Amino acid sequence: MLATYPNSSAADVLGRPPDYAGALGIGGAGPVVISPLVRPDRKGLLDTMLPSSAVQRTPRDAEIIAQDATADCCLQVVEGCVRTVRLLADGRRQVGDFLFAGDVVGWEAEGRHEFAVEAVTAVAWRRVKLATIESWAAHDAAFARRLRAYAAAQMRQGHDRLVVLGRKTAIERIASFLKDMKQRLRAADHAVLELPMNRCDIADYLGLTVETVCRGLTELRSQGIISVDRCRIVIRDQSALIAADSSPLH
Amino acid sequence: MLATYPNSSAADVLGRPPDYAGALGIGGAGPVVISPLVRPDRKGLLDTMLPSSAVQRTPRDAEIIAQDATADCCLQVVEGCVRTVRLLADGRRQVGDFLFAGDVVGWEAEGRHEFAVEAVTAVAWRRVKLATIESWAAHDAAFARRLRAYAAAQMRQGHDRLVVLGRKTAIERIASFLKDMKQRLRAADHAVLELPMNRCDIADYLGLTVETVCRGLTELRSQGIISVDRCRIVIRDQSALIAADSSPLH
DNA sequence: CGCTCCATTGATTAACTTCAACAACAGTGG
DNA sequence: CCACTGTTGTTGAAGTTAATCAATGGAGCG
Repeated sequence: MLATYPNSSAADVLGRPPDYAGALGIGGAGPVVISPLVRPDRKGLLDTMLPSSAVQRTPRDAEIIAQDATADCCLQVVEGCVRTVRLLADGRRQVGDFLFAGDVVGWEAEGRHEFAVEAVTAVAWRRVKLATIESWAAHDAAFARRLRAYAAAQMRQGHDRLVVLGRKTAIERIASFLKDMKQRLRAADHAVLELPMNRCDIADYLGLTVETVCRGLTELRSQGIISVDRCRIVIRDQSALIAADSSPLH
Repeated sequence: MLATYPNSSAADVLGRPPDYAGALGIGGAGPVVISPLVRPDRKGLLDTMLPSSAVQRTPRDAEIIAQDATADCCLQVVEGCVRTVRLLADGRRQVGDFLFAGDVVGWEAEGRHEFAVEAVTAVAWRRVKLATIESWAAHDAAFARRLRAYAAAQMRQGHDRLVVLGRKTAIERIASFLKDMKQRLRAADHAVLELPMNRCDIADYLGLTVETVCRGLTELRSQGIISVDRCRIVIRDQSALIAADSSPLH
């Protein structure tokens, strides 16, 4: 499989030039599988403000917004994956969310960004002033409506996370994570996940330790539910994965 | 202290008639301290739609919105305290949030309410159609702006919860809860909390068991940080409580 | 008064973390 | 090209936290 996008929605919506993948060093030469880091539910939130800011690039693991930085702007991910991170005084770390192309991060801040924003992969992004968002929302009813829908979707996702962190076991958290990432990475067709984040990020996202994440993946593998090869996860039994997630009463 | 409101903002903003406390059975005769269940940051969100729906009353512990109910409307709390609850198939329970007078709950739903809404105390509330909110937001820019601000505040609070559930110890969760409740119940002056919810609700809110919540409260009491008498918590050492919460790096 | 529900405490168990070691892999420089 | 090195992922053993199981006491209520 070549380094192309399974579908062109992100590029179309964002007006992204076709050479971005190469420019980011994500693609490169040779037959490399590229993760389709696109959120279908969130694409195009900021289409209308596209001309207002230039795309910037940040290498892997670099900080884009510092924790507790003054919040006068937020950012939209154009390509790649970012994480939001809060660090406690004693070094404990919580990953708030992983965000992909099309996602907007930090727009809900007031005063300060309570979470840092860091690049998981090499990332292309554009800066958006909070005042600009407010202004657009005030003058463009359609944009305001999309922003509301986006906020509501993020809140629903946050509520799901509360259940995962508050009440699920390690295995269930990991199964839940894989299920969610499968959806967010649009791996519906082949069920092969190229996870952009490492075990440490996953652990801090799920409120676990690296070791527990490893053991959980091993357990799921030994049950024949997934295959694991570093960042490449193959979901071999989707229904068993869903069962392992222990979903809410329906 | 008589059964009066420490300040009149809720009644003023919501246009609530003066006899509500009595009608709800919350006040009653005698020198009872009434918890001022008002969120200063959230009051008045739905002022403008006040005339559109009548206030309804629900007794303690009754369900107002069922889990997975079709989401055509949400509700605003007029008086009392409600909780959002998600039940897993095996009986595990997660309390999403506690909401007080002025708060709007369920507006972020799409399709179905993924959390049930239940009365913690006797509650007065009014039903609001989601379509009405959308319509108001579309036609009233000021309301839309308040709704955005409200959503952003809820999201920030949700992010804080992620850290609490993902990375904090039992004691820290409990200290964090008390600190938060002190703020939300407006107990700043006397530092006496009349918690409307029982230990089970607190446990399911914090991702702990009832026993662990009890032991945590006992521990904080034995350190002289609080006094505990059933639902009445007195914060004796605010700074020690904050220290026990282990706040983020600043 | 007796009942139920809730809060609390004690004893034991289970789950996850911590500590430790090692293997696999990527990057670097000779 | 290959040795060297640092990082990341994985596994094992021991330790800790919180859950589970169990029992008691007290408040509220019919």
